[in-house]
Amino acid sequence: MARPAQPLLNRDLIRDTALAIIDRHGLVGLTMRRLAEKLGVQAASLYTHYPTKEDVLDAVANLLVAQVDTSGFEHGWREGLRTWGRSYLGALAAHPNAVPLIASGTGRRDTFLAMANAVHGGLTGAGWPPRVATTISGAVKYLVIGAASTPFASGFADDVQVYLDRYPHLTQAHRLRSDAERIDQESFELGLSCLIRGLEPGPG
Amino acid sequence: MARPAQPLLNRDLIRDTALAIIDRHGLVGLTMRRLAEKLGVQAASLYTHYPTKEDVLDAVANLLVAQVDTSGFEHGWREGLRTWGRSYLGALAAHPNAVPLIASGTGRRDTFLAMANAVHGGLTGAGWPPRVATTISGAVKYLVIGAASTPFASGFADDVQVYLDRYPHLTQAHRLRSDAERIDQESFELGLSCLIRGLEPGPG
DNA sequence: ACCTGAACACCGTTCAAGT
DNA sequence: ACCTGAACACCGTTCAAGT
Repeated sequence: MARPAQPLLNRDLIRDTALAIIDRHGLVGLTMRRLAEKLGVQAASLYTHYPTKEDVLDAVANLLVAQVDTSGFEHGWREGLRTWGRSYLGALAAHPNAVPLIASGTGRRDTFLAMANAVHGGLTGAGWPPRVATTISGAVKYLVIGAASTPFASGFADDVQVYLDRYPHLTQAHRLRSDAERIDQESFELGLSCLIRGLEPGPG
Repeated sequence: MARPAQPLLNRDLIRDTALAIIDRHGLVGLTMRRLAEKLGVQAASLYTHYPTKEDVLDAVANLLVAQVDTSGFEHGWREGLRTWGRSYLGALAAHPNAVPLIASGTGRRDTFLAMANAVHGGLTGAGWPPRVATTISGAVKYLVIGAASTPFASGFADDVQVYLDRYPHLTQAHRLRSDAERIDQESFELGLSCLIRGLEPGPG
């Protein structure tokens, strides 16, 4: 066909399809050939729209981070941190296979900077000195990235019996996979609430 | 040569060499062929000692986690959490390129379970109910993984001028790379100290 | 500008063959 | 048991060629 009358591809379509493949088959399951196949096209065609696979992955990472809500700072730094942290974790937890893209991200991507800028502005606007604002936002980010990266559910899953006798302390709490999601939630909320409480009474 | 009188390889040598390559060339820079080359051997030879590349990476992950110090719980849960968190982060920060191995680890690896078991035992031994102990150790783990995964230094590095005008709030705090290490340190310590303080007065 | 087909230099892994 | 050499099925990416 060579050049079609109507373009078959565009950047958003490629990015969204890439995310769908990552969700279904994992990060390793995403190859340029498979991505092209799903789009009914040859792998080489993708390079008309993205210079490298890395750029496709950057686009996916930006898509996820763009959904993060930083509007909570309008209601104060406590609500701002809570809203930001929860929506950030929510955006990542919705696509667990894509989390490594964000976790080891360089921070050079547009939406990352926009998010960092909004958070930093929210904290300094509430009166926190810039240096402290950076430290605070770092701590929340660590909780989010940590919670999204190693959800409790990912370990201790299948062959529980194997280590039940070797690691006696783990038997109680780690047995049920059904508890994992609640544990993840509780650990993150514990960290977040302790951090906010530890920052009282606020700046100044 | 076929079978040499003295074996050329063993599992520890392969694992240590793999880590050295990861340190120098990154996780993507580690290939079975390059690993073999550095060992003066053919790639196929590696499969006598490790069934897959994945198993080599597991061995590297276990090597790092094995260095984590959980002995602090002998001096109470506060000191235990501090020692554990700091040595865990220290072990990962010494090999930043290997962090994704631990961050997205399945938790199925021996040393991971041993570490989790020690921490859980330390917390329950101090009087924390098993369920709460799991939540607490999760929060500390999130801080460690988050801090190791996205050190502040990794972002905002080179082309600062590009976004200085677009993200005004970031100009103050993000300009200097020399500040990055201190920021990383402070954010982690802030999260850790807030958590421990938030858990006062302790169990019961 | 946009897509194809074929090629390039790589991968992880397998396996018969040698000692 | 331990290593080799060659092969297999894959990669990401390039590029001349077509419309």
